[in-house]
Amino acid sequence: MDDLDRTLISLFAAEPRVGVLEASRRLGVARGTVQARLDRLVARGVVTGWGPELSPEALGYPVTAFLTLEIRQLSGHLAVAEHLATIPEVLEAHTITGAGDLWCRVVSRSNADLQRVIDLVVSVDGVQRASTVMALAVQVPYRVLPLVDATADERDGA
Amino acid sequence: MDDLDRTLISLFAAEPRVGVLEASRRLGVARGTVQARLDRLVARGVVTGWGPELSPEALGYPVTAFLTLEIRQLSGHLAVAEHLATIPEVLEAHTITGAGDLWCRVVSRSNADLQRVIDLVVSVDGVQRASTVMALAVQVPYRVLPLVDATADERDGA
DNA sequence: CGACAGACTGTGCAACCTGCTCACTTCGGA
DNA sequence: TCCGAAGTGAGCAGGTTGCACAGTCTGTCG
Repeated sequence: MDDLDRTLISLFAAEPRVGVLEASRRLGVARGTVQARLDRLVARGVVTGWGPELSPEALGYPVTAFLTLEIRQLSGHLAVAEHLATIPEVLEAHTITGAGDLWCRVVSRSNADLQRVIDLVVSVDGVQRASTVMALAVQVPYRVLPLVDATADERDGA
Repeated sequence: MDDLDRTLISLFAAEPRVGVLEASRRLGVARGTVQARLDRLVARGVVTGWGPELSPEALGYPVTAFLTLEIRQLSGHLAVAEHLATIPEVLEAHTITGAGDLWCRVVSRSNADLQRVIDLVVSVDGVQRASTVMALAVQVPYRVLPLVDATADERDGA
C-alpha cells in the first residue's frame, strides 16, 4: 500500500472506465506495473470487486430504514440471519453490541410499504422486538476513498 | 427495467470484467443493444458507478461501529454533517427519525482506536451526545442485487 | 388503416487495448 | 556481494471498442 497504489485506486475511483494502458500513461509508469499492482490489490482483498453500483432509489426503493432486532435466544442469530438473507429489501445485517442483537438496513417502495418489509423481517421465530429508525436524508454518502489516503500517514502498515 | 436489463445487471455483477461484446453473446442480443441498455441504465441512475469496491478491513480498519448523535440545535445538522465529511473514518452519515438526530457508520484500526475516532466525531460544537454500537459480525453483506430481481414482480414501474 | 418514432439487428472498419512474453535494469535485504 | 522481487520498454497476435449505416419490427397516434 504505497503511494502508487493509492494514486491508482483514486484514479480508478474517479474514472473507472480508463483501461490499464491509459492508467499507466497517467501515472507515468509501465503498463505491466499497473497490471501487477492491480492484481496485488485484488489478491490482498483491498479491492473486492469492480461490479456496477446500484441505486436502490432508482430501482424504486426510495425509503431507507434501520431496524434493530432483539432475538429471543442467542442461538437464534443464525436462523434469523438466514431469514433476513432471503428478503431482498434487507440490504445488509450485522450482529451488534448493546441493547439490540441484530441491526439491519432495509429499503422499501414507500413509507406505507415499509410496514410490509418490517412484517417480513419479524415474521420469523426468534425475533422478539424490532425498533425502527428511518433515514431521512443522506448527509455523507457511503465512501471509502478517504480511508485510502488516511493510510498514507502510517509506515505502510496495511 | 425489463428482463433484459435485469439479466444484464446480474451478468455484470457476477462477472464485471466481461466486455460489451461478450455480454451480447451471452445474452443473445446485438452488441449495440447491450451498449444502449447500459447507457440508459446509467442515465436513469440505476447504475451509479463502476468503480472499484474497497474493503475497509483490508485497508487496516477492521472495526465497524454505528454512532447515533444528538445535535444541540436542529439547525446544527449542516455544520455537524460537514464536520463528519472531513473525517475519513466516517463512511456514511444520515439524518434519522427517533431519539437521535444523526446516524453514522465509522471504522477504526482497533477497539482502542475507536475511541480516537469517536473523539474526532464529537469534537465539533453541536454534538450533545453520542451513543455507540459496535458491529460484531456481518450476517448479510451489503447487496442490492436481490432488489433488482424483486422489481420483476411489478409491471415495469421503475 | 397508414405513418412514425423508438428500439433492435447485423455488418463493416479503423483505432485501440489486452494478455503474454522477453531481456534488461534497479533496489533493498540477507 | 549476491539474490530475488519489482519495474521498464518493447513486441506481437487477437480481441474489443466506438462509430456509422441500412433494414426490420413494434406499439402508438392521428
